[in-house]
Amino acid sequence: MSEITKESTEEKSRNFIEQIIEEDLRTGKHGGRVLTRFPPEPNGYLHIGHAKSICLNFGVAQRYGGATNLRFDDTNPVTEDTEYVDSIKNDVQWLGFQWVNEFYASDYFDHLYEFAIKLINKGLAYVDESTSEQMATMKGTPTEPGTNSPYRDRSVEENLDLFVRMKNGEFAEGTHILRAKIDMVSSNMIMRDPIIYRIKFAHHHRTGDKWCIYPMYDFAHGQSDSIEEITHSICTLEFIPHRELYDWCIENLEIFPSKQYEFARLNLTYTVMSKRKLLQLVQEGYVTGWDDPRMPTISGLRRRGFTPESIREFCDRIGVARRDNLIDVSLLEFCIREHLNKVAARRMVVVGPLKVVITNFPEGKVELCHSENNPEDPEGGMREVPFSREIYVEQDDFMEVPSKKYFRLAPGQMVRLKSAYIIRCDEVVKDEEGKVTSLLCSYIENSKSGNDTSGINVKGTLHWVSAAQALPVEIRQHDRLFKVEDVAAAEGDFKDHINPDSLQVITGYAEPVLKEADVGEKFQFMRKGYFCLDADSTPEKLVFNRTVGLKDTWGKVAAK
RNA sequence: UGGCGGAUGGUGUAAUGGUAACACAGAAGUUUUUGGUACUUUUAUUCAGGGUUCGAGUCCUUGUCCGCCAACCA
Repeated sequence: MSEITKESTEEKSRNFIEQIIEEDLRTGKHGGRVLTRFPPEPNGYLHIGHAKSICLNFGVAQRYGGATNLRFDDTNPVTEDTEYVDSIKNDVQWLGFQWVNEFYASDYFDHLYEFAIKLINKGLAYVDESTSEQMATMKGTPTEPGTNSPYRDRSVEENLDLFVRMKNGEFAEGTHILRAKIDMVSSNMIMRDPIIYRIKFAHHHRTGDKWCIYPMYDFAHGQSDSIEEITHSICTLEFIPHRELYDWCIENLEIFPSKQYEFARLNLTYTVMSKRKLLQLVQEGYVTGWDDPRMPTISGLRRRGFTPESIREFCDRIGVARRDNLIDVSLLEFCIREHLNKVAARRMVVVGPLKVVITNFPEGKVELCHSENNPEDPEGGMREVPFSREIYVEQDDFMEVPSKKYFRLAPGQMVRLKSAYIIRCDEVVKDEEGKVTSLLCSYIENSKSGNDTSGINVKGTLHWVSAAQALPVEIRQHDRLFKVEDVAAAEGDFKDHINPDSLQVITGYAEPVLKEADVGEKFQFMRKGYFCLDADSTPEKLVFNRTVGLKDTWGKVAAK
């Protein structure tokens, strides 16, 4: 019985791509086949915007019993490199997706060359010897029509001869170009005799020096889709004007009719998403690399402590539509907190230490307390935490003159030490300058966590670490990279808006079990946030990245 | 002064001519050995004008605003 109810209550509305696919399935358009592709250019690292595309392309294929190709759009040898190919493959798999085929546009260079010959033979392409300046002039503007090139009416034979000689390396870069012969007065600028092949004496990361002519995006993408018999070629909105050319090529080449569909790319508050800008941040040293935890790259998010599950959930929640958007980064933060709350082990780490001496606790005695690893996970188990006469608590957890509703330590005030005893602050120790250096407290003997017979009720519970066993750790707290919400729309250069305080490095004290943490392992430092162990860690000094803080309602109350 | 997309709370996304909903963010509260979590409550929405219709966020029309397009980039 529950089967039907469950199905109908959990039914989610479909995005417009899914609606198109369902319609195609209903009409039997491709015999029920769904094949998508994820087509990055290997010239940079993947970012969260690509994650949206990956989740969409792989997601719809999975949902409708189809498959997805990974295809590297490597038609421009000067910007591309195998370093990027490797990182892209790694990131897609890390996100949890597996492609059926790994292809490269460069796999099709022979094929694409034949397509060009075919177009020439049909009188639909010609070799132009104009300079780029001349071509720009003849192109016209959005409001003025273009004019035909003087080379436009060459014979098929002459074009064939010239194109073969281009391929054979007889001409210098920039002297000859192959253009499609379409319409110089089209209202769509893309259709004004677009360049489809250019000369580049460049070493290609896969084809080496075999070619000195390379197809343009518009002459490679649709044809690659067609060769692979992609049924739904999903790309971002800025390619809308290219669709007319995409269809023109397929029609005139008389090849498999793949169709292009466009959705709005992801924009996130307080960051940038363009590869050009991200590259600048890396090259000019604003961040430490593509995997800097402040970067919106997949590798950066991974190092920061994000999980694939949280990123997939995020992509699911933001939806897919055709209007420009700027997603609030707090949604991403919500997704990672939601996941980590369920899976991250709790640990106690004091970030801004204040020494507390428990005056009635015997010197030299170490008592083991037991604390649950994760209250959200009944099978998470317990760990031992040493308690002794000298401990550290957070500086923020003491106020000499407490404000109302402050439930932490203050002269005469009592708090619970998490998983240990209730203590009372008896005396404040200060240096000559009046700065608080330590607290003298007493503990309530029969208040131990688990067997508290004291009958005392306290409102505050603090995390703490035993001074003698504490591990010094480095904590890297990352904040938003930019100071403004909408970086792309902000006045001036985007770098003017960089947040100078986006990284704060602090030394803290951790409870001893953290010595066994693995690189990448995620924890909740109680009352502080979620953290993961960074690869920069050494046995002498553990380094943790703060993924995201805990939701802090006290901070808001205190600020009032 | 061209063409093409688009416009629903603060931010996103639904509603496919028939009660404008869901999530995040915000506010208030309950529980709590994390001022976390969970739970409850709550604030706030159809760009504007005209038209079609019993009925319009949805269709038509006019306007406004936003985005994209003039790389030998993708």
